[in-house]
Amino acid sequence: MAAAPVAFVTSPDGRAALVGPDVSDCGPADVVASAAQGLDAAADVRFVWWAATYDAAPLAARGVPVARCWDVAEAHRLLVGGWEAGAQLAWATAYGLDRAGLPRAARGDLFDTLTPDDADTASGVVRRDGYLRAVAGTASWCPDDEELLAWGQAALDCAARQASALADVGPRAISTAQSESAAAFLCLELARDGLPLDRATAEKLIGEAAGPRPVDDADARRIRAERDRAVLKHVPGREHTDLRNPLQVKDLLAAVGVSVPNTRKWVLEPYRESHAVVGALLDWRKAERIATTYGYGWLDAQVGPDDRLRGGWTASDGAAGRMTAQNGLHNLPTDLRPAVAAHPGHVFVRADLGQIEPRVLAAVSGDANLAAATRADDLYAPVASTLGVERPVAKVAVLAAMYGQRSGAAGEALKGLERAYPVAMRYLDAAYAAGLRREPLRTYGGRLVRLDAVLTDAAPENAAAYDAARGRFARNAVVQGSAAELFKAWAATVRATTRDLGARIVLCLHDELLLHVPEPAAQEARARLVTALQDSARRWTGSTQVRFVVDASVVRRWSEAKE
DNA sequence: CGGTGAACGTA
DNA sequence: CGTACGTTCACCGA
Repeated sequence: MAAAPVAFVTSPDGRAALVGPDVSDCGPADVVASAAQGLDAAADVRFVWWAATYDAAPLAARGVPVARCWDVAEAHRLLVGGWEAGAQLAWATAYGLDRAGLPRAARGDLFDTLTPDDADTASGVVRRDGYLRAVAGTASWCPDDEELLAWGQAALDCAARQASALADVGPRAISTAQSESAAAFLCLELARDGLPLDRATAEKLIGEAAGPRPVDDADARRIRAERDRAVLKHVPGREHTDLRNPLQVKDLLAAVGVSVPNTRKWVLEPYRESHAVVGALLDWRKAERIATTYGYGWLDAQVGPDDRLRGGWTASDGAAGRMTAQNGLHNLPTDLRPAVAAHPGHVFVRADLGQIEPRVLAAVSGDANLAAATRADDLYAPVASTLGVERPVAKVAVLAAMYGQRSGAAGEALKGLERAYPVAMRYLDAAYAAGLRREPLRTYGGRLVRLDAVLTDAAPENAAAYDAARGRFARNAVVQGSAAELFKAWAATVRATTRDLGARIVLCLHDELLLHVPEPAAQEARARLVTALQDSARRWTGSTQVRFVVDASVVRRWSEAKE
């Protein structure tokens, strides 16, 4: 950490502490946040906190740009995998303490007298047995100034230990921890700023799918019954079928001669012509989805009076450490995307990474042949030519290799991949094998992917299927997880390099970024976003052998065709 | 009332 | 559908 680490931590009673080489400050959160803001602007510092969600909220609220940070929780998740990353656990891990001995929070009952004294501390927050006090950082903690300052010092100590451990993990792990930390702070900004929406268009699109806005509950029931009737009119005598009950739907379909194992869309799709009820049901499902999940209730609850859609964001949820978002931000139906529109005076810069996963595979596996293929705008073109097959066949084969597809006719092309890209294929095979053996893996950036706690409870007759599923999971995780790290490194760079233009990232979608930009700055923001990808990719891979491509365009609506 | 599976939206 | 996630619904068992 070249920049000087400075802790910024908060307490549940609205105070904060700033602790560093030249600062030791404690007081009301807004006052200390103001001091932190000055430090962020004037000095080369890296803020350290236990977790952005808790500690950095005052900084996000007042719009402090936070150039550099270290998020102990994110670094911990990177180091040991999984989601659990409380301060006590991160500290114990960093200091090599047995997690079985973690102090439990006082429960206010007889058990409290049986546990070591939580208040017996060497400093204000570290116990004599080396663990952090269990109460520290919890909602019921009321630290005095000395304790809050010690809490900040503990975060600094913990971060230093983590950095040392990550340095042993691999050459990119510290840099990954830094960009994951930046992503965690970005999550606060995303939650704060929201996604700009055009409410009138949203109302119109919802109306087209779900009908007019109900005036009361009776009206809502009437509209709902009307929607059901469009399906049930095709099956006289079965008008009382509950379309929301899959078993009843299955029975209904069987009665009209459509026998299916389940009623999923891709199972029913081939039967569209068999009976009119099938098509009606599939159309009903689509409308019902919008009516229930992305309807008026959603609009009223999740879109603020400032016409922005807000939800919670996490920086590294899930097995492979992808970002996640709530309230529909990550799964808004494409039909509704015209409603995502830049606000007056602004435009969107929309950018998505092209073919990111096979390009990431080339980087993480170190396959020189596949790296050569990444120099093409369309990676599948040189692969197809090398394999002597049509492009669609090459694409299916590459995806099959990465994800372990079992169906389909990729067989012959897969053998070609083995010959043409042996290094990449061996890398994937090794991940698959580790999955079978339940052995942990690390992504390219160093995130631990644990396989000892996933798909373990198979009955003996299902053991082989579970093993194979775990193998596919592992093979996918090293590619998807590494791609997520590159994406976050890119997003962190874009955030930093376009801020002075007034640009704000308003959506992250795995391989796609949406920037809300003052109109005059649009082209400059677009150019910087492209540069940011080349810079992050070069830093990430340590070379220019693997090329990453981005399609970036200036649009008014998210749905607009790329220019 | 909480947990589970079906279903389906996105990448 | 290959993997991943979030949300809603009906059902199940307490």
